Amino acid sequence: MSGDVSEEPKPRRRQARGERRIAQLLQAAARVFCASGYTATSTNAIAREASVSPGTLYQYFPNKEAIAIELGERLLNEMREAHGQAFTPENLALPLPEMLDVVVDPLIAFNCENPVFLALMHGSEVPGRIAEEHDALHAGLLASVQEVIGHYAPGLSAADRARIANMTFAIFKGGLGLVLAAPEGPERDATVAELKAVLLRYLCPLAGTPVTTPPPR
Amino acid sequence: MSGDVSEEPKPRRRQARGERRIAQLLQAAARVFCASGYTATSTNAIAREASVSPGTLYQYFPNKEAIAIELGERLLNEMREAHGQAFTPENLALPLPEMLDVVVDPLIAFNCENPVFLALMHGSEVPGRIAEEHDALHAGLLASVQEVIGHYAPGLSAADRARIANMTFAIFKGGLGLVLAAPEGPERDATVAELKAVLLRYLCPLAGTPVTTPPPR
DNA sequence: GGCAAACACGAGTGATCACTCGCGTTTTTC
DNA sequence: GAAAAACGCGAGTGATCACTCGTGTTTGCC
Repeated sequence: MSGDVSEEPKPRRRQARGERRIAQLLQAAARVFCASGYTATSTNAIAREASVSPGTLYQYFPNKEAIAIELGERLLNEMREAHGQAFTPENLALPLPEMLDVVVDPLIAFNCENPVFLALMHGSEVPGRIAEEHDALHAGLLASVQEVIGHYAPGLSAADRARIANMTFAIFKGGLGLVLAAPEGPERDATVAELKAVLLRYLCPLAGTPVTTPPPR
Repeated sequence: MSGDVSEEPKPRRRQARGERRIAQLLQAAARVFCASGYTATSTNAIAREASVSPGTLYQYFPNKEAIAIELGERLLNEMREAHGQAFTPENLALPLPEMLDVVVDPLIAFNCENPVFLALMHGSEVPGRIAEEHDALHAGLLASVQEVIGHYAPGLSAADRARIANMTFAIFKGGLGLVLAAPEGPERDATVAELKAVLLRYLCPLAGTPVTTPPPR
């Protein structure tokens, strides 16, 4: 009612120590979420993983959901920052194989370094707020993919373009799981290459280009 | 110790009513697992969905895990029965597009009719026993896919064949999610067709056949 | 140095969940 | 038709979990 405290109910001043604790707690939460999933993870387990008391955890987060939300938001920002430049106009003009490299590689790298991301964004067990964020991200990426597809195949109907973009994204998600499951090293690299081959062969006909890739290996 | 009760600790005689209750409980469990996931589903919620008291539920299942296991086992049997004939030698000799129809369609149909299957087999939240079953199923399907691939491209190394089979399966799983998300009807059919197109274009080069499919639509 | 605010703790609290128990009802068996 | 066995119930029980609170410690500021 009084116009002063408009929308900061918590004008809490954080000390450097507090910021460190938050980062430490989020790291611990990432590990535990990753290992057990959101629902099966207890807040006490997160606190224990962070070598901190439950009370300390609740000094920085109002509830369990808020931990996942903050973690998700930070990952989302990090991802947008690291990957935002992939869908630039100049990259959009690249020939298909190179464009695949430019778009796929950073996405793969991000998910390899942050396996929590998939765990949080994937399960139907996550609270509503995270699901919303995920939907927004998904819609954004899908729009980008549609734009690219529209650039390579201008004659497509909107429905066809949407379906192809969805399928492209689904293939990527499926392949991403495989890549993460593969042991780091040459095997993972080969899996990534295979995934790109799939996408290339699927999308090549759109551009009217015949498939010129030889059988793998 | 006494040699008589060798390995039936429960020589329980079931009446017809009991069998009906079990089926009813499993159906209810399927709906609730599907909606909320395994961990977030309470046994009381299953009983309520089945219009039955919690005590009645525990007359037929020793614990929550057993419900998921029984459900998973029944689905697995149903699936093997309905789909076991897909990988027959005569189907294996079919040209690629027809063989894709024969293998993909029943798998899609099964998952459309039993969406719980994916929900149970997918989450890392499920208890160990289901995960084992899933691994076994996965390994079996993968072996079948490898066999098919070996038939189409005999010259491949074992590692390459394994990688391609894995990728094929991953593509299918990703596409399956899309298909289930699409509203039943022409849109779903189009998505299925698109998924087959992906697989066809990916696997065609293995057979040395050039891709002859025109751009979709 | 002294005061206030932020930080840290961990036993405690209420809610929820998986699961049990005692008792009443229906079905099978002889 | 009566004993036995299977079925059905729902309040109750112990464990676990998300979250709190009272108290003590550290940090920033004058």
